[in-house]
Amino acid sequence: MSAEIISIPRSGLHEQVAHRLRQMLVENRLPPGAKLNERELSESLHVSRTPLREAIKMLAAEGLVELLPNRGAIALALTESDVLNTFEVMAGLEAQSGELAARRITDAELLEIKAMHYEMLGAYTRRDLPGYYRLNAAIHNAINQAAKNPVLTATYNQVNARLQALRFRSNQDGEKWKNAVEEHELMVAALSARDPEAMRNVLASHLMNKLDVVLEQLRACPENPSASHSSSFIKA
Amino acid sequence: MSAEIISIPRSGLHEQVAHRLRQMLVENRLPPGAKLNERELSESLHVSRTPLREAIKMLAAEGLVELLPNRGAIALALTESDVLNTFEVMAGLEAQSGELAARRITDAELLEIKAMHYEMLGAYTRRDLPGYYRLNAAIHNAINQAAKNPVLTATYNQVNARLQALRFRSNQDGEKWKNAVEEHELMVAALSARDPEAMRNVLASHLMNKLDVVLEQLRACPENPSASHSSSFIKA
DNA sequence: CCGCCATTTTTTGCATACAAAAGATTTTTG
DNA sequence: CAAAAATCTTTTGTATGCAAAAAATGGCGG
Repeated sequence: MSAEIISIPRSGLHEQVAHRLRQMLVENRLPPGAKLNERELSESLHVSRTPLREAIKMLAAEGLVELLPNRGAIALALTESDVLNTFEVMAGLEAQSGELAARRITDAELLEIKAMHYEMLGAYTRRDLPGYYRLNAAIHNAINQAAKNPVLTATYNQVNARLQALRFRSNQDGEKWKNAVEEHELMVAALSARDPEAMRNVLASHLMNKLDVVLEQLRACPENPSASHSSSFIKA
Repeated sequence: MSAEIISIPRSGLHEQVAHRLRQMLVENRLPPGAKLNERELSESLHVSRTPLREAIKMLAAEGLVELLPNRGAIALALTESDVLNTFEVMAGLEAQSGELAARRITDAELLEIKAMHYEMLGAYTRRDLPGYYRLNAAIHNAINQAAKNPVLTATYNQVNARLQALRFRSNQDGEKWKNAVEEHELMVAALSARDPEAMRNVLASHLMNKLDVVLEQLRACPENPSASHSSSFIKA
């Protein structure tokens, strides 16, 4: 038989569109603050406006776009304080994820994480940034899986999605990178020891260091004149 | 000037519809597992199917309804394990919220919370359940506000919304209720002392006790034959 | 009498059409 | 010439219509 050329005949058209829009947001093809023109998008994606609008509404509920009344939607533009608050929440979610993982991880899961950890060390040694990021994400995903709480995983992913556009091109400098790798060492140690408190602390500080890196980059290249819309991006 | 009679001429029609659907879900007018018939709903809400469908897509992204391909949407039906996982996440979010509130609360905010706390004690003494719940929710909201993190608040609210349908008629028995009130005393004390660690612990255990109450009720009246769709309700 | 298959009916999904609002452009006026 | 007003254009919001898929109904055979 022929290989599955077309990924998965995804159920709803609106879901496919939402997926492609998320990709465009992550890859900065829809840069922060950009207007989502319905006619343009529906033409470029070859769908009518109806499923496109449904997809946009989903992204709005996910916090990836902002809905302006009678003015359509714009791509999420995080202010510095938004980034700070989001990282704070991410730190809490990762900390809980790590704590639960330390309690619930199986030996098999732990071995797999160790394997990926060593692979990641290899990528680091080669300064293979894409490979490093891929493995890094895989490890964090595995920790989430080990926590055995799908609701936590989903919440984590949803909040994390808002930051993806930022981290996309966050090539850290040597010092911070080294630091991150060392924190990963601590993570594996805490997991092996099944020490929930240690995992919580490691992951929380790990996230806060990532915040440092991102904030530095944000300030370095202020491509994001985000002062546009003042307060927070979500209806609290 | 006249009082604002009509709340807010809410921008989009889809938002109004989403709001009304959320209400119907919380009040169990759309019981768990119920099918959301588009024609029926659009007639009863006096809107066309287009904004209704957009609203449904938003609720799906919020995790309040499940979208079945080519079969429309059904109201969220939490399995017991879903409830457990959701409460675990809520506990983490409340704990973080409390910890941050203990660090950041102002004297004015603290006073207001104390005032509401005493009002709540009054409602408890009268066994005024509706009043108690109203004040309870107001206090938890105030703690969230004191944490000064709108992203955390929004995340909290979104996850909490999934549990609202359950707690709607959760009149606890005397013992558990007394316990909850005592925990609230501890909360106020921890807040007054600006003790983040104490707040974290109090709120985490407070949530877990709530879980107990809800699980008891779930098992008592298994109106929810939720074995319908097996696994978790959200795409992890 | 029960189960299975064909047909009808209903319902969802998508596209198009129309109305209203926002934005751009031109015209008018001080 | 500049500012404001009016018109035109573009874009969003909503309703309707049509096609495909699922559910319901009815008929047939075991």
